[in-house]
Amino acid sequence: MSLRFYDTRARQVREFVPLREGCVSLYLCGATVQAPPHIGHIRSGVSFDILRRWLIYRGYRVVFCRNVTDIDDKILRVAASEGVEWWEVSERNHRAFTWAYDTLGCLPPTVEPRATGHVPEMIELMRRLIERGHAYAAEDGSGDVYFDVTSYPKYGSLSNQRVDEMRAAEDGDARAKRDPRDFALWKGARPGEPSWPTPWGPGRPGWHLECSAMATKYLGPTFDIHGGGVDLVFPHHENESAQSNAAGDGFARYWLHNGMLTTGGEKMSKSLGNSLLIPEVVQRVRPVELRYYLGQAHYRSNLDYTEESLREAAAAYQRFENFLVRVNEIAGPIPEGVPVPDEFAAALDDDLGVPQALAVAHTHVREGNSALAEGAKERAAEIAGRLRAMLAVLGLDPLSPQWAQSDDSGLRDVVDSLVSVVLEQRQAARRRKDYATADQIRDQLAEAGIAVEDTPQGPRWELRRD
RNA sequence: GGUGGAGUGGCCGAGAGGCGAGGCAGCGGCCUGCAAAGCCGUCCACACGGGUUCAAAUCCCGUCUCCACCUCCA
Repeated sequence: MSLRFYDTRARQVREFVPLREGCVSLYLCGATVQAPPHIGHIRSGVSFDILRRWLIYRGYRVVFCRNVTDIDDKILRVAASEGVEWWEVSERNHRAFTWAYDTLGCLPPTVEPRATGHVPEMIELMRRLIERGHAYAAEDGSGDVYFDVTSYPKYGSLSNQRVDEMRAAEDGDARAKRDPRDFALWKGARPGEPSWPTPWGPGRPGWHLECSAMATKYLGPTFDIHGGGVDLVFPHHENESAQSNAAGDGFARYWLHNGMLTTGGEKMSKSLGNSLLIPEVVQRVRPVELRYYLGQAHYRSNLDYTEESLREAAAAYQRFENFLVRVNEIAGPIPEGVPVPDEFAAALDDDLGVPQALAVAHTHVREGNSALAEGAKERAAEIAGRLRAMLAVLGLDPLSPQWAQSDDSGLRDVVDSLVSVVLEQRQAARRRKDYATADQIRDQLAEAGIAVEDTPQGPRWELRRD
């Protein structure tokens, strides 16, 4: 079966056929860097990272463009309240986002353009829109440039809204709009605000224009997939689509939107004060476990955060990890690069069915553990190889360099030889059935943070995590 | 008011006319000196009321509840 995705515009699952054979162009609305990311932002990053990895696995060259909105009202407000430059705020938060994406194992984008670096492209797009009668410069001399919603009959087609049925905008900032639903392509500078020169006066980018300008610049006038959170469907993506199509560009061919991360049933957002920041959460579970948590539900579902469900996700991930680490110890290196099982592939082909794909992976764990219990090393290694391939597609391979436990260079070896000495004494105690001593040794190691397990292959240890 | 989505077992979370997804927790057993890990079994759910059908969690009608968006949002 072919690849299929749920396309927001079509409101149904559509077969995916890229514009150019063998190549997929993917644009993701990234961050407005007004504050550090919470786990909802990164859920979007993880969802589309899985999409990207799956496309790569399927043999496509993926050009992945994820933008950074480095100027907007809130950034200016934060800068003013802190008494620093706007670019100081956006730089700082941009770094926080990059750190979070990296920490959660998201592949870096092919290109990560910033709004303020693409003013000439935006001017060009505005010029085309004005020429075609879809945009106008405000007549009040403010320097604003607006998109004329009434000039474009298809306005509302992405989000399935009829313009006349929408609630009237309570936009106190309407200034010189001809129609209250017109949206700003460009915001004329007010005193003290940063600005860039344009034929219509100095100002700064409106939120929507940058994405059209940058997507087109890096991916072409028509490209394959545009992604983002469902909360962006209207107005942001509607406006992007309107302005690009009205300017004559084909723009995105498929629109994919991820569901919201909620807490107590409500969307996580800064304004509600229910945000969980990444540094906070990765103290409770490891980053890879957080990634598992964020990625485990279908990308279009809402995912309700609780401490409990985060812990459960960590436990589920550890099942994979325990199995692979054990096979690695018993049967040696596990092959990489083997194909994933058909059932797993079929699940991901069908609108990125990660939950079903994970079920396939978990079935492999059970079979692999059984093989290990029977001493069937080769079979266990073979199963483990397939499991690694599956987990790699999800960015969750516990043995990958990103997530492997045993780094810290030589330190682990040092600890290993120390622990081995102690464990040998414990084995001696066990042999003479002096279990009190044996258990005491185990307890002492546990106190030092080392968990000991007795296995048919002898005792093994690992650093306890929690 | 408009648009889109959701309600599934103790919990998380898939599925979408017949064939118990998976995980976590619990319980029973096996293994183990004990523990941990693991394995086997168990736990037969689909908001409510009607209807269609040989068969409905799934389709139809109605009702209730919740969420998102309607110009700040991932």
